[in-house]
Amino acid sequence: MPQQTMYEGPNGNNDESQMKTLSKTRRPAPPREQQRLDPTEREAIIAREAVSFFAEHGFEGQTRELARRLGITQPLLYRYFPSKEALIERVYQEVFVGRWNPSWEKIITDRSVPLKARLGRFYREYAQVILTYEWIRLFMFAGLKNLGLNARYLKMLRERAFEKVIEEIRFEYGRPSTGDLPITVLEIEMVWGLHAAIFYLGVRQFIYSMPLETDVDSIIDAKVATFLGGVRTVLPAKTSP
Amino acid sequence: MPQQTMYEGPNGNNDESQMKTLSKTRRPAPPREQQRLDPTEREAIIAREAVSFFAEHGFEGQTRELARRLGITQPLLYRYFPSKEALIERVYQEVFVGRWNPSWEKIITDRSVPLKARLGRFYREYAQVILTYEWIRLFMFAGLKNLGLNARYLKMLRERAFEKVIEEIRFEYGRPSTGDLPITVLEIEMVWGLHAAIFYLGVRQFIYSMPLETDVDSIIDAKVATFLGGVRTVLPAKTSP
DNA sequence: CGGATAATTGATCAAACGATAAATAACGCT
DNA sequence: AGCGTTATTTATCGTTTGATCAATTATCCG
Repeated sequence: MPQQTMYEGPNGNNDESQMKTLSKTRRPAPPREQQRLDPTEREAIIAREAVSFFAEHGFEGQTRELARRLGITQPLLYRYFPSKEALIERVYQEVFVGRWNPSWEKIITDRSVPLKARLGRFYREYAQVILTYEWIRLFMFAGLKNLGLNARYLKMLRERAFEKVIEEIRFEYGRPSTGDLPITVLEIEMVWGLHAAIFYLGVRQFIYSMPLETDVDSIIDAKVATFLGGVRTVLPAKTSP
Repeated sequence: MPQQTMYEGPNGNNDESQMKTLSKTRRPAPPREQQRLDPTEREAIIAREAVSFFAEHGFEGQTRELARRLGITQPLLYRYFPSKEALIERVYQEVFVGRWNPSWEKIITDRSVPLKARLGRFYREYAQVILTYEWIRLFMFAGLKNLGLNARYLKMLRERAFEKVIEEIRFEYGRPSTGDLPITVLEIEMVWGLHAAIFYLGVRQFIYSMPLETDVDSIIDAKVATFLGGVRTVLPAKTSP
């Protein structure tokens, strides 16, 4: 006797008219989804869907609706994550830690490439990661909830990227290293300004739902150029004659 | 037979052992707050506190806690607002409509004042309004919830401020009016960039909880100067010889 | 095939939450 | 002082929501 469920799955899989091709043909990639999954795979699927789900509904989104989207029952979530909060923590890891690319730091400091090209490439690649529906909204939800997450992330961003950018600009213009002359408030504020411009593109798209009229890369190139020009004019005077 | 309730009141008032000192001493000017208020006054108090409350907790904040902060009971809220959603709507009005200053439009277009001074003054005053805990967070909460509110507000901002700014810049540099030559994507994008820089100051403070190291006005002045310089270099060429 | 393991489900709990209705009491008016 | 109006409270309803536990069944292994 078939089980009765109240809802129609997203693919209408309850329909039994489709052929049963479950017959353990040891195919390497069966296109039909299994009913029982390997725990590590199930966990990954839940985590991936949770990213999408919480990005859409915020962290107040209900576990039952997440389960429905996954095609599983709600208690199953608690087999893989001890609490909703633990699942959210996993989402943070997935997005804010997992999507950071360590090679970005090399791009910035690779002096065999002209500075403007380096910055352009870094900010374009960085923008490609954070200018997504999931990244932008989750970052904002996390900020409004306010655990230290955002400040912590931005502290890392400052150390791994912003300070390196400033060091490279100093070098390019023959100024003292940031090791000798500390980074000024003005310098870091200009980097914030560039960051703000990029980040705000994501806010407009994914939080205000206002489609952009231009492609992101050209905006970034323009901003980087303006930034380089601007930072040069306000740099503190040389200390060495 | 007395009814049994399952919970203990916040003050443990079920305990009858405390003295009854409630004996109606008719003092003329009691410093303690009134128990009954005029409906219009009560409504204003609720609305004001709701602004603060929802800015802090988001729109999922509970009506019971709001009532507790107001020193009233939760059902009383429903005497003044038919639903929680109506109360939230009132919060929108209070903040995003009520705090807009119509004279800003005059500041921008007053050609008896130098352009740079006009823009500096407008953006400083505007920043003073939106760079508050309540404004920034409510705007972000509203965006993430996404009714059309943010897009609608920004459409107004564009019409009443951004387009006027561009018109004044066109005039300053002897370019054709925006009535004759439509605003270019590049121009509006540069205004967005300035707006982003200011808005992001609020995000850093009130969403990421990162205190600013500089005063806002000096940042704004610098941004306005950079903006004016930048927009001049990228303006489309004159169409009249 | 047949039993063991464990992934998954069904049932349900307790607290939280928006909302409603009736009871209470503060204030104004005569 | 007495009375009517109504601001405010008390009690409670119906759902929702995170979480728990025992029952179920798909899958693996010999």
